[in-house]
Amino acid sequence: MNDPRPDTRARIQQVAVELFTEHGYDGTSLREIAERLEVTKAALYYHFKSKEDIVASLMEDYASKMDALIAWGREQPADASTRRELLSRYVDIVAESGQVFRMLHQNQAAVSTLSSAKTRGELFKERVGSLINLLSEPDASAAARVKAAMAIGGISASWMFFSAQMDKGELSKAVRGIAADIVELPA
Amino acid sequence: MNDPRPDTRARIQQVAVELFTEHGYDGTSLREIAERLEVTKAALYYHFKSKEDIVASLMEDYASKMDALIAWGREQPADASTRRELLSRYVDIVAESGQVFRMLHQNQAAVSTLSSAKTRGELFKERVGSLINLLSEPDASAAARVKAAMAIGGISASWMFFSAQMDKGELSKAVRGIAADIVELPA
DNA sequence: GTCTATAGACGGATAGAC
DNA sequence: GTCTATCCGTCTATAGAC
Repeated sequence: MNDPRPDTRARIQQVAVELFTEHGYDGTSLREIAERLEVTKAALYYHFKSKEDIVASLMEDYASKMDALIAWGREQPADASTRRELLSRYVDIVAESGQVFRMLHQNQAAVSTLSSAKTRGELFKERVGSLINLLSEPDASAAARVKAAMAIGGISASWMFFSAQMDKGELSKAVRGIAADIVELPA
Repeated sequence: MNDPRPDTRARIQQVAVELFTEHGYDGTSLREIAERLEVTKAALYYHFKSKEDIVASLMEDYASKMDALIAWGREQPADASTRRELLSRYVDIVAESGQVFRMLHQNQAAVSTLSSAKTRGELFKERVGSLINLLSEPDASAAARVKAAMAIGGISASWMFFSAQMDKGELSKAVRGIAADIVELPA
């Protein structure tokens, strides 16, 4: 009556995100993940070919959303309306990625040494750099680029800080508005 | 002519910061640290009682500076001038902590599971939370607290992003100015 | 699709000589 | 203060039965 647990793969991912966030990627063993799911380690290897493969599957979604956002931004005119929309869509990505975003952020050092990082490129640094460029005029001053970095960094940081204790709709509205104000701040 | 290498302890700390930043805390073995210093693992144990003790010694400086800043802020009047000064001093702490700050940020998950974290309190979350409270009026709206979080988060993020490629004096001046503008942004 | 059993490697840490 | 040698635990991953 209970065995037909569907979607073991998704359950593994979910438990992995929780444990990687709490105890860190390296601090979490496959044994712990298996125990919480009440299966054995070997069962995990049926669904994922390695431990790294689990975290790679989690990165996938976030990375491709960011890549799509950057590609979209490159096709738009470099004006204030595009900048506002870029920030707004970035907030959406952070919000949708939810706990995975938090997990990746808290394990940046561990995640960047994975072999998948070499093929997919630097998860955060490279992609955030592209976003900052899109948010600044082509010949922007250093101060203007710092402004863009603070808007992006502020979005990420405030989401990680408040998403557990605030209504997410209200939070995303507040963050969106402030971020837009920041990039349009006079130099 | 070369043996009298002074300050082995400090050299261990320096190499540890570099490797912990590049490969992560758990991804760095004491063997690697020892090899780069051309000593043996056992030698490290003369200077530090454990691997955790090395990273704890690095956290110490940052944590006590933050605690001092928070204590100072609590004694000041809650006005715009205090807020500006809080942000400015926070920039100083980030700048002085330099690579250690970066290392701690990139290893948040690993660092928060250390037993020293239990006695010293959450390194970032707790202290940043106190700073946010000091930057908002006692009865501040959620949006006002988000604004404060974005200023702090923006400082941290932009410093980590630009400190390697920009003049640090120029960077800290730009960051200070923008952060001050953010917290005083009208709701 | 999940199990038992185990291989094989590497990590942190200590003992004791010099 | 640094070394050699070693212990013991844990981890990822695989082989092969059911």
